[in-house]
Amino acid sequence: MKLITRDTDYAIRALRYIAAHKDSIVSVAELVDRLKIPRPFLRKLLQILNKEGLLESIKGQGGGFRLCCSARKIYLVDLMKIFQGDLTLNECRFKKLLCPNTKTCLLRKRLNRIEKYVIKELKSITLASLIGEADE
Amino acid sequence: MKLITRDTDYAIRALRYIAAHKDSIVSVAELVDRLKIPRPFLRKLLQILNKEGLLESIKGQGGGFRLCCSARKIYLVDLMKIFQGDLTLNECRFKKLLCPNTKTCLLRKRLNRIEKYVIKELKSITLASLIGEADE
DNA sequence: GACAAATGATACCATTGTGGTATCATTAGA
DNA sequence: TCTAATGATACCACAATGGTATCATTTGTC
Repeated sequence: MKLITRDTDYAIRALRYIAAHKDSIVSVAELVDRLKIPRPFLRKLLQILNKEGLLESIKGQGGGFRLCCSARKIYLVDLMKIFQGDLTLNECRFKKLLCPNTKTCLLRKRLNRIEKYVIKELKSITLASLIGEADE
Repeated sequence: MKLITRDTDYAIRALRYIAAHKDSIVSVAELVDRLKIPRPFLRKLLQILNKEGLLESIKGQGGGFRLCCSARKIYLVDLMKIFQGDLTLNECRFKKLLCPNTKTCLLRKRLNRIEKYVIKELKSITLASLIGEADE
């Protein structure tokens, strides 16, 4: 079980690079060259990030991508939500239904504690912090 | 992303029941009746638990399963390892190889902290604690 | 205006993991 | 000997993951 999937991972790599070069427009070609991520796959990810409003795209010759906003305002959990869906480590479904005895189940209690911690920690991670910039 | 898969979940349900009836031999039929888990699937899980040494099996008429040892000595992480493989939330592979800059990667640092906590917490969960018995 | 360099949109595909089912062999109590 | 139990093993359907391929559209440059 992995906390982040490859999509999220690649997206972070790309965003880190773009954030570190925030004064220029970064093209897919440049990212492929630096990050060694398969070009068509990277393009798909960037298009998703654009649709989701995290990246701004510039079409045409000389085009590329840049951050929509400050790296301090981009959170890892946003990426995870985009590429991995909602962050529920511990949703107990039994035969498609939510397990009825969630309240009394001792296992759920333990796992919920863990989940709360993980989510709290993940929510504190910004793109800025991943490139060594202070969060404010 | 889920912390535990259905295999693990069902295995826990079965083990909990068996642990709570530790003075008798519990048959698959009984477990199916009480837990409503698909019989062939449950059988497979029990056979694995038997092979892995967590359950002792008694063949023939009147046969069934019982715990190999005290519920205090059975850990959730053992089950997770059996059914889900090694517990690494944060192994960063890039093109099949371990990512070379694990040491400097700020993301890895953050995720490693989370992983350490999760593993520590999971390691503290015994089967006994899941049926409300003290761990000693 | 034509061309080329860029992204947008979309459809497809292979592999793996998850969550099962089916079948036959073996053991042992009544 | 019959039957109720587990052991072993092979198979299967669906979804998620990790991609690829292709064509349309936009825009700067000559």
